[in-house]
Amino acid sequence: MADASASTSPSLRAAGMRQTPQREGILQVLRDSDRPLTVEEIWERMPERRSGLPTVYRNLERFVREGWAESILGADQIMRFVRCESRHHHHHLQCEHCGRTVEVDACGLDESLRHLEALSGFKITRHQLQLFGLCATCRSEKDR
Amino acid sequence: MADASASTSPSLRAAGMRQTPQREGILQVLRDSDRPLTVEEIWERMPERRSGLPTVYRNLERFVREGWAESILGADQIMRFVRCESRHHHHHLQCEHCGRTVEVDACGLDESLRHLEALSGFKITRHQLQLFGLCATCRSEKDR
DNA sequence: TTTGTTGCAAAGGGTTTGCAGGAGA
DNA sequence: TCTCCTGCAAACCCTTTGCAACAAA
Repeated sequence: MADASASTSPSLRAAGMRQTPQREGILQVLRDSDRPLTVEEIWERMPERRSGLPTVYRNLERFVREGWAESILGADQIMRFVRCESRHHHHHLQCEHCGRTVEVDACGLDESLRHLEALSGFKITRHQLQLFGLCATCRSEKDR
Repeated sequence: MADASASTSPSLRAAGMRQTPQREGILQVLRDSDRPLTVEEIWERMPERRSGLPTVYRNLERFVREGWAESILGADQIMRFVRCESRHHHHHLQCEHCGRTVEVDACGLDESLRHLEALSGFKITRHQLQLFGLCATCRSEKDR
C-alpha cells in the first residue's frame, strides 16, 4: 500500500513526463471508457477540478505519439480517442449500434498484403484498418 | 463529335444533378490527379475562372455521398480527396514517397474477417483499410 | 532551484451557412 | 419559368499558440 498511486501510471515517468493530476485524469478517463471519446467528452469526465481544454489536447497528442492512445475519425467526421491496450500493431473493432470498441491483436492481413504487393508493385510498409460491426450483445437484442 | 462534352460526365445528370462547369471542373481535377488532393488544391487547379471554395466543399461532399470520391485523412491530419474509379468496395494504396495512389479492387480480407468474427463475437459489417508503401518507381530509385 | 506543465485568453484556420443573384433544364 | 446552384461574406467551431504563474522533481 506504500505506493499505490504511483503504481497506477508508472509509464508517465518512464516516458520522461512529469506525473501530474491532469495527465493521470486523462489516462483514467480513457481507461474507464469502452468506446472512443471526443476531446470534449474526455474533458468533461475528468475528475473534480476540470483542467483546461488545451491541456487535454496537448496531452492527448503526446499520448498518441507514445502509442498509449489512438485517434479515430468516424463516419461522422468527428475525431475521437481510444486507449490502446497493446503497444504493438493492432486494430479497433467498433460496434455500430452501442459504440463499444474492442482491440484486436490479431492482424491476419499478412498474406493478403503480400498478394497486393505482387499485384501492384508496391512494397507495403504500413496500413490502417478500422472495423465496424455489431457486438454480441447488440446482435442478440436485435434477434429478439 | 456531336455531343463530346456531354459524354464526359453523363453521371451528373443520371444522379439528378445539374451539369455545371464547376462540377465538371472538380471532377476533371480529380480525374487528372494520381494522388489525393486537399480542397484548396482542387480549387487552385480548377479551370480558368475559379469557383468559390464553398462550392468545392459542397460538391465534394456530394460526390463522396455518390461514391465518386473518397476522403482520406493522412498522417499529417489533413483531409484529402481521391476519385474512386470503382464504385464497388475497394481500397487505396498510397506511395509514402511520391504520393501516387492506386485503387485496389481486390480486398482479400474476407477470411481474416471471418476469423475475427469468431474471436470477438462481433458481426463485422464494414471496414476501412488504407495502405501505404513504396511504389515500384520509388523503390528502384532507392535501390540505386 | 530548475524546468516542464498548466490555465487563460486570444489567435488561427479550415469548414459551414445565409442569402441574393445567376444559370441549367 | 422554375428550381437548383453559385459566390460572397460572415459566422462557426475546433484546435493551437503565447505567456505568465505554478508545481513536479
